Amino acid sequence: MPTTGPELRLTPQRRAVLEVLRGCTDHPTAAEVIDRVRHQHPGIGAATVYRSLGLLVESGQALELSLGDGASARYDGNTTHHDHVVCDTCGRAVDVPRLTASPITTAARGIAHDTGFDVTGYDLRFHGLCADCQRLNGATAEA
Amino acid sequence: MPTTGPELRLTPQRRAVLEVLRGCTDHPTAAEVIDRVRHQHPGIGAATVYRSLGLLVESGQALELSLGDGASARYDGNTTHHDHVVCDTCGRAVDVPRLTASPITTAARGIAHDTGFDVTGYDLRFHGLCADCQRLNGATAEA
DNA sequence: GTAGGATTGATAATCGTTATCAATCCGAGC
DNA sequence: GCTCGGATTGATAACGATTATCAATCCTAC
Repeated sequence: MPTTGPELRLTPQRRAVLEVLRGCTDHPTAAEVIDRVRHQHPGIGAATVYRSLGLLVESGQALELSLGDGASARYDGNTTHHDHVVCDTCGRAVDVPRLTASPITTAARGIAHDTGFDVTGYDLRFHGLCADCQRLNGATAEA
Repeated sequence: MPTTGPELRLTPQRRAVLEVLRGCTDHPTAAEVIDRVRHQHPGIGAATVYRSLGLLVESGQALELSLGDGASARYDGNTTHHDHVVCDTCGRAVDVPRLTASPITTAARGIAHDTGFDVTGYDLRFHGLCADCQRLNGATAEA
């Protein structure tokens, strides 16, 4: 049962990618990760970063977020359970602590029963406008 | 304040797309919508379907779902508030009725306070394995 | 030290989606 | 009914993100 982790060899490139994810509190896209990794590791190829991100996600050391902007995936080095608020306008995501889960886990049991799914978790994504975009939006609306 | 709806002209093509969405309970990708629309409307161009989907979403007559598979967007003609269970393996999504929202809306207020976001809503996405993939998975695991 | 598999980086290929553009449609006004 | 003008269509090209390919290089085990 090799589900736990296929013994990921931590090469310098992979370590660099992991350190970028660990060392930031925002949720960079793959392109942003590539930029940042190249500060420490100039020659690294884009394919290597994509591969490393995939491996880190697969081995549970990072999360891949699909934040609903139709655009690119974002990555999160914070693997503790938490949710996000996402800005509808600029796509910025901020971590929020996970709810006291009881009402949702209760719902999950009901859903499992109704749908036949083996429900293993959930993602809760709040959305709205971040403080910056509220300001910009207000300015635009006045024009 | 034209937020409500920019008076969408309901051309035959757009009507056909809308009818496909209304007439199915799954959550087709754009490619699947194109296939289905062509049954009723053989000559329709892919660009037109993409445009129509965008307009329907914009005018509130359909929802665009980002279901976390890194892949393509899915569309939902059911615009009443509801959430989804998504299969981690095959990407299939099933509607689930919206939770009695109180604990979550309470959380939303706290989040708004903490992050400065104007929180306008949330998406709750359960995930796990659908009944079919549980079967397949069991079979594979035995091999 | 060597063989062999894993990893890398460059590049091409793929996929979903959006932009472009000429042709056509449709409604308002005559 | 006819004409004008903007909206819409469909084909195609363009685009951005991601993945596949492949030769060169690196480690590890022997």
